[in-house]
Amino acid sequence: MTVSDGRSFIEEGAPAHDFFVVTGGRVKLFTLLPDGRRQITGFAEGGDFLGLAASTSYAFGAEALGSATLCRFPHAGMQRLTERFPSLEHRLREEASRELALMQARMTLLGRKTARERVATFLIERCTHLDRPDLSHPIELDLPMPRTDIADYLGLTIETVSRILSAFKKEKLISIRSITHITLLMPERISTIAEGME
Amino acid sequence: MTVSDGRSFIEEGAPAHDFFVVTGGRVKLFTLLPDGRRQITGFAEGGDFLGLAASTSYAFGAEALGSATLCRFPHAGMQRLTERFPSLEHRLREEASRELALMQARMTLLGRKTARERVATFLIERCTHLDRPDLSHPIELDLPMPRTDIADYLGLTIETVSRILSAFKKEKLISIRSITHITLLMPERISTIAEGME
DNA sequence: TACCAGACTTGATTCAGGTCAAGGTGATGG
DNA sequence: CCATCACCTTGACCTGAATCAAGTCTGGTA
Repeated sequence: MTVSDGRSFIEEGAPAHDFFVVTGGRVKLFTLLPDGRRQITGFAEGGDFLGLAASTSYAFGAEALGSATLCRFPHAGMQRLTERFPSLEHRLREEASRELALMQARMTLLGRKTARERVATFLIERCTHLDRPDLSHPIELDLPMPRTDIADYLGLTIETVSRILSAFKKEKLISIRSITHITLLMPERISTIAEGME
Repeated sequence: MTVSDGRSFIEEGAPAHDFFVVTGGRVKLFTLLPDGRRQITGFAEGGDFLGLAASTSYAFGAEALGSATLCRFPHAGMQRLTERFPSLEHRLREEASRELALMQARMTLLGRKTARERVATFLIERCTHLDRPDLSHPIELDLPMPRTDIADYLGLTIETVSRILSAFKKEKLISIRSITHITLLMPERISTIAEGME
């Protein structure tokens, strides 16, 4: 199943019939307030699971970032699978708990970190998605999402995200080759900022 | 296992050997930043599970609110149980996913709601813990946690929480009989505020 | 009954981040 | 090669919530 160009494929609150695995590309998950305010609750990429909740309706909307490919598993089929392979159930729980731990960190970010700390955390978080993250050397990052998405993920406005990236650049903590291509010049310094230890 | 009076029984980052079920009283879960800023990521009460993550260390600290009783299950023992009763694993996943959905809503609260909306959401959330929540009539609530905890849960300061509760009182949306005992006079109105629809 | 300590409320002031308003930039197509 | 559009950056100003600073209330104790 292929979803192109920012197309939405899960509608928040819609009856949840399926379970998804992202097989390629990236996806953003979000919730909306009635007046349009948006919180991006996570980004998912190859190998990530969506819609783990066996509940009746989706707690979030989902949309491709660029274009993405997914596998869709109807809940009913899933159930048959887990009955045949009980270890799958364990795997799913692990996945859910891993996500749970990530969310706790994100709640701390949203509830207690300053804008500077949030952006620093975001950059470091992106590093951990790389093959072998090594904070002791400069790291090249590719940010596939527009500023709007970064802002909605961090609970900030695009202006603030932009300003803070500019500030980091001025402080020689990062260099911005292009909008999507950023190099962390002092990853450890940024990591320190991210933890609120300036 | 009994934990008294605000005693801490899970240390954030400590090796995770056990899994807990709250059997009585209440418990708060939180994460800390190095400088002491605290985010309460949830409250748990009778029947709730803690430490679902089968990971190696706890992603949060936990502390009794008042005094609480818990059942402690070593991970090893749990594994033996789930092998004998595969449906338990399913139950645990469900629990984790339910929590996941709650956390998405909380992220939206922390990232995108105003202080007024947060406090309103908190009050409504407390209602849903009651036996039969019915928003069409006044509802008496007991808030067992101090203002500090409410503030750290909502990503606000105690002063702001206090001010907003006072404002709600002045607007005749609630009445405050005592610090812990609040009556929602117009629950539906408060629910509207909670959703950001003023 | 009066005292005390801890928790809460209220008020004055400050400031981080939001809002509003121009520009800038770079990819696409004519 | 230039126009266009979408996205990003920058600046000026404003405001919601934080901070700082007194009070006030409550329940426990002597």
